[in-house]
Amino acid sequence: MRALALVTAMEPPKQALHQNVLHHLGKAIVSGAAAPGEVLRIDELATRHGVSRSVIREAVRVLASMGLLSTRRRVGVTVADRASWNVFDPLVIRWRLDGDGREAQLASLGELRRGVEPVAAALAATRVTPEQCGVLTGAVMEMSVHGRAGDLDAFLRADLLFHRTLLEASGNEMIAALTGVVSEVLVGRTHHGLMPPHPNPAAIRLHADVAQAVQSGDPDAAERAMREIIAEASRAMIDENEPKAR
Amino acid sequence: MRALALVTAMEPPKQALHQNVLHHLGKAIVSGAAAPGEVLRIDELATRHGVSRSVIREAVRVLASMGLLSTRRRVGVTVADRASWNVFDPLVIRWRLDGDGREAQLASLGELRRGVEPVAAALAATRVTPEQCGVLTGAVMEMSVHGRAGDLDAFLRADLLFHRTLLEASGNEMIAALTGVVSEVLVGRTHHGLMPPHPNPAAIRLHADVAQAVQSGDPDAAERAMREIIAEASRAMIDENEPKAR
DNA sequence: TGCTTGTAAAAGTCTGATTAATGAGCCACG
DNA sequence: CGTGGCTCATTAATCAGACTTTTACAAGCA
Repeated sequence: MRALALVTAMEPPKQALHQNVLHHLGKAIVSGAAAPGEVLRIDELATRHGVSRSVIREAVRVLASMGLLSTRRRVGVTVADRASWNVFDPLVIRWRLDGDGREAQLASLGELRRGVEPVAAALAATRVTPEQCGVLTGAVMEMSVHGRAGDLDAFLRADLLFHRTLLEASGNEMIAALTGVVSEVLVGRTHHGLMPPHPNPAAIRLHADVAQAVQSGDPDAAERAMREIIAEASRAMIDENEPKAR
Repeated sequence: MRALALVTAMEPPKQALHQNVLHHLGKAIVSGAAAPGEVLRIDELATRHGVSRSVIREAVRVLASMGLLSTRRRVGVTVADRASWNVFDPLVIRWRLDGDGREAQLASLGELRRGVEPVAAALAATRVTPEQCGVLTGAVMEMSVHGRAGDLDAFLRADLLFHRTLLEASGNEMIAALTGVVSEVLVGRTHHGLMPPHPNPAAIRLHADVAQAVQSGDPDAAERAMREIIAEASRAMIDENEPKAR
């Protein structure tokens, strides 16, 4: 019995029956497999997933709080349409990054980042701690070293550290909460081969400029340099897509 | 009986026993009344709130998905610390705006807005629909009329419409999802007496500039003008706080 | 001291019963 | 023919209690 369990239970429901249902339903809705307006019944879901109503109800409650669906007596649970989704919910973002919506989601995140990071840089210039300054300059050095060596993985790690630290240094929790979002964009860019084999030295210099401006408490310069970073990045991506058009 | 019900039932728990518990716990955590690290037990909460465990469990699950608390077997539910909160969750935002955190929350939102709205303006310049253009220019006219007349309420309504439309016109759902956030900032500013009795005509002209730039498809100009709007607003608030210092 | 084992506490899950809201159909009345 | 109200069936919401599973903690053992 025990031995059998060990054999069969490759990936047993260790502690999360609830999670399975949640992710299953969440992905189904976000991917569009469950069309907006479609109605489901709790009991039906329970039998379909082979779990009790409690589990379904809890998952449904969570999804409802994310705006993915709504429940009404005598009707059932109704899949909500995109307009009411909490598109900032980490789970929703993850589900979208998983499925077909990946490209669209990364585009949204990128545009958002373009607005947030310059402000983060400006705020950081007035609120950064000495420790964070150290991390920032250290990250820039790492970027420089690994960029020259063409070690894109290590470069990415340093890049992530730089941006995460900067967002945290902004002293604004909402901006800091976008760390995961920005990371996704940076990771996605590298893993999609949208980076040149050797990062643009100018880009690294711009990171150094940001660190410098932040350290010397110059919000305007920090904001400007950060805007340059993002402009350069999008330019690099375009060049990558259209190698030498025109 | 029916008459009695009509008398006593001013605002009875119409459909939301769950909501009561959710809001109660949510506010308690967000306000700090329940300190991070504090552990509660489901059964205890059930008796304390006079509801069944199902209700508590569902509320707890939702709060856990917001990062406000976590549950562990044999331990109980633990209040999480701010770092893991989903600060973009609408409920979390609302709870913070309700309680003591109101000022801090508005400050965070304002800084975020400063980053997002210029980008929204730039994006809108390339994606706006003719209808939205009409709404934008209409809103600007309303602002002008009511601003001159000193009708701050009507002015606010037009201002809200302008910004909401612009965010939607950005064509980015994440940015559009920040409509509520931006509205809160604008409403909060007016309701806190941080507006001069007659809105600055220059501010209104800047709104017109944005609308104009968006309509003519000039992202840079739109972005610049929007940045000006926000700069002017924060300047006005400072002047308001320090009437004519120096 | 360090490892194993046992125990109990608490969340997790299941089930069945009951309550209450409400959409839809039906009927009477105009 | 339409309009308002009534009934009724359906479905979520809630409750209550039993059982299962994980795991912190401690007692016991080497």
